[in-house]
Amino acid sequence: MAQKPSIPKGTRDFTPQEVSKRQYIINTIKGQFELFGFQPIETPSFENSETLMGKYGDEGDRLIFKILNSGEYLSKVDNGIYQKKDEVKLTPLISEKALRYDLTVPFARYVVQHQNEIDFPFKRYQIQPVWRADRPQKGRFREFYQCDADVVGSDSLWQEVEFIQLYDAVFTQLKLKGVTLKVNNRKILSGIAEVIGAKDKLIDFTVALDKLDKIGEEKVKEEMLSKGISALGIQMLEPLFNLSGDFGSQIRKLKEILGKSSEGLKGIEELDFINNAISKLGLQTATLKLDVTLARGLNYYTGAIFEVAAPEGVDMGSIGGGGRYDDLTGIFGLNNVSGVGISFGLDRIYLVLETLNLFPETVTGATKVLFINFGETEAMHCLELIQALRAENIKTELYPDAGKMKKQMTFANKRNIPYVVMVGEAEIQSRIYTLKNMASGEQQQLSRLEIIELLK
RNA sequence: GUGGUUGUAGCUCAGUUGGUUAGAGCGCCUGAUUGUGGUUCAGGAGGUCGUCGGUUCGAGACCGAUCUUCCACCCCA
Repeated sequence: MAQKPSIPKGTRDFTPQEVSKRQYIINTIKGQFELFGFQPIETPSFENSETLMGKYGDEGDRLIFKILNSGEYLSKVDNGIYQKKDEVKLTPLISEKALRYDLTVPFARYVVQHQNEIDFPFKRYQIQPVWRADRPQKGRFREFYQCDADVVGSDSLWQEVEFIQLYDAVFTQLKLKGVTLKVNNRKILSGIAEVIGAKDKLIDFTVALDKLDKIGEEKVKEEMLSKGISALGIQMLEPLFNLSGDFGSQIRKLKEILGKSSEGLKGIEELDFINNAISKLGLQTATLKLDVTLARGLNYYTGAIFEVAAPEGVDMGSIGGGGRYDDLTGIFGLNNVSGVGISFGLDRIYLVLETLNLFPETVTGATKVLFINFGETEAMHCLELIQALRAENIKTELYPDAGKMKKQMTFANKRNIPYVVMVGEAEIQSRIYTLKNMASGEQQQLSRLEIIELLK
């Protein structure tokens, strides 16, 4: 019995046109990655569960796709646990593998595992799909691509500076003008938390603060209160909510708020360094902006935090993000290796380029000329010609069946193939072929060399 | 995981308070045109109305479950 085919929620098929457009974005990003000296790696689509679990917080664990063990996976399970239906205890017993949730943690694992072969500082890029058991909505899928570039083994702030340039270079080349590169520093957030006496509630504090532009000052204060941050502390944040002015003046105001927090001041210093460098170097189309509310949920960031916002007027979440994580490899037993990296959200960039109509028309590598098939002898002759055209790098096809001419022409038309060549008895005799321009309808009689010249 | 929303032809969508044989546009196929597509004209095919169950004399429409779409939370690219 035939069943209606379907694909799982949050996944997609891609048509040839869509693949071409995606390749266009990927090739642009890849080209810039390599221009900046990054080398590609790939890691498996699934990892051992313990590699991933606990790295993204409780929320993250919930969103990791677990892979059921093979075979008699229930035989090892203790009856008590099974009957209590305790997922937290049961899951590790029946699932030992999980789908990759992002590219950063697998990369950390890779670095630790290959530490003796790697020449540090190691700059790697990675473009692969990741999976999240999330509820899909606009720009959110359960399978999507991340395009990551990271450097490990260097504390230098020049890396941060280069990543900002890299973002600028990619979006400039994609003709996506007006993206905002938001930066912040975890040390500043941590310093503020310290100053207001909420050092132990750093995560709750940052998650709430992160929502400022979305839910507003009052709601943020409410959330902080409900998470146990003191009213007095929240009052001290007042200047933070009204932070304005350019990068430099915001930094001066932050300095006042942070006062004696040495960690916070360190963060200020780092941001100041980055801003000075970028001011001198300049950006092509992007704008660098300090955003103290920028927190990003991932708890492994320790220094700089980046997020890329689509140009104003495009309703899309962030199209990229990243930051510095001083001790990511520590969880896998390799200490004192600092890393910093950024990520491009391919699927969201696609949606933004589509919305703004920024894909070049030439993005599809479609066939340029179709040879009409009149029969066995003619087809043989065509293939000899086609060989010659392909040798000149002209994308050429022979219609495989000697069907009706109308059908073959319709096919060329629907595929948007700009030229067709007709080779019948007369053409074979004279070795002068009929080339038709499908857009204008014009036809000319040309020799093999003339055709090559025209189409090359 | 919570709350809401959507599903009718290949696509975009109509379909009245429940009532005969479920429609349109576009697309598709055939012919006018056996060596000429895109325009025009004539004709044609295509539906278990997401799925399963219920209410009813009668369900595309009402009820329940489930899947799916999109949206808001949570979180995030």
